[in-house]
Amino acid sequence: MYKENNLSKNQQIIFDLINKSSEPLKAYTILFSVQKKGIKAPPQVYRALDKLVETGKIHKIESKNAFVACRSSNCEISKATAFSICESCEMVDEISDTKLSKYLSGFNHKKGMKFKRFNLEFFGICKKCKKD
Amino acid sequence: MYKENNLSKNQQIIFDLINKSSEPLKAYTILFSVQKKGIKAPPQVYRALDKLVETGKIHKIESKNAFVACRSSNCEISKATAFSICESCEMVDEISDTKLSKYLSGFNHKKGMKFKRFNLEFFGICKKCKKD
DNA sequence: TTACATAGTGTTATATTATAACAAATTTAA
DNA sequence: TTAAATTTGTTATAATATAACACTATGTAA
Ligand SMILES: [Zn+2]
Ligand SMILES: [Zn+2]
Ligand SMILES: [Zn+2]
Ligand SMILES: [Zn+2]
Repeated sequence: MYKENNLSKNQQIIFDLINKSSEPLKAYTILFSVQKKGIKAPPQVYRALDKLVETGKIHKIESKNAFVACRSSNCEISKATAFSICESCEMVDEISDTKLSKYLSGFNHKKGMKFKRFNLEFFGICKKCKKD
Repeated sequence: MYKENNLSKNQQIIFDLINKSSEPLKAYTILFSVQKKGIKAPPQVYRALDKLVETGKIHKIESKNAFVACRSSNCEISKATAFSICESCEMVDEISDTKLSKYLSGFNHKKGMKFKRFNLEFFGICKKCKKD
């Protein structure tokens, strides 16, 4: 059963929910939404989320404690993630910009630390909210 | 009393603690540390933290829910913050790199959204941890 | 097939992080 | 000196996340 798509039952349920969502979902919103499918307790949700993040199917928006499905191909297994976040409507959009991704992946710390991964969050007011 | 340095009593106590710390401090660690100074409840800590973040004296490390004092001059009032984070020892270092800061401040989203602010977190293993 | 290791599940309890709401005191500015 | 704005103190509670344990399902290899 797991072989078909390498996601377990709970992982698939939770991924589907996040993937269909147009906005970031929080863990307890997810929990509430999947209770009818038999997922009843926080650890079930957090374990699935952890795995999905680990495998790069979803990303955590750290400034919001919320999760979005990966929409990019630049961020292989979440090593190079960038998002634009509207401070008014809370919309989150994954940024797929090869130049940006390369620039940051190649960035070297003056103090010699070698980076394996980065996460970048941009904040502003989206076009839609500016009209209002 | 507030005029001298524009920090209130609680704000100053909490800023001093964070500023002296060599590692990011969490809200409840701070709360515990300042109880002898009369700060007894979470809201007192969170209010001071909010204000200090707002005025750019400290930054929140989103991936760790922890706070560090600002060590940079590139990040005026926290509009352009970047950190290097060791995944082994949890050390956090604020990155002051004018080029990086300019590059990201000038980054324009393809979808036309204008950014006011960004936060970047790099992850890796620091030099000290690599030796071990 | 059996046996083993790895990964996933269900469950209860609890830890950690953060805010709501309200009353009082302090500071600032008109 | 009065009124607004900010800060403080306090209690309670909301929201986010993990520990620990017993059990089940799956993949691998003798
Ligand atoms: Zn992605
Ligand atoms: Zn918006
Ligand atoms: Zn700074
Ligand atoms: Zn380290």
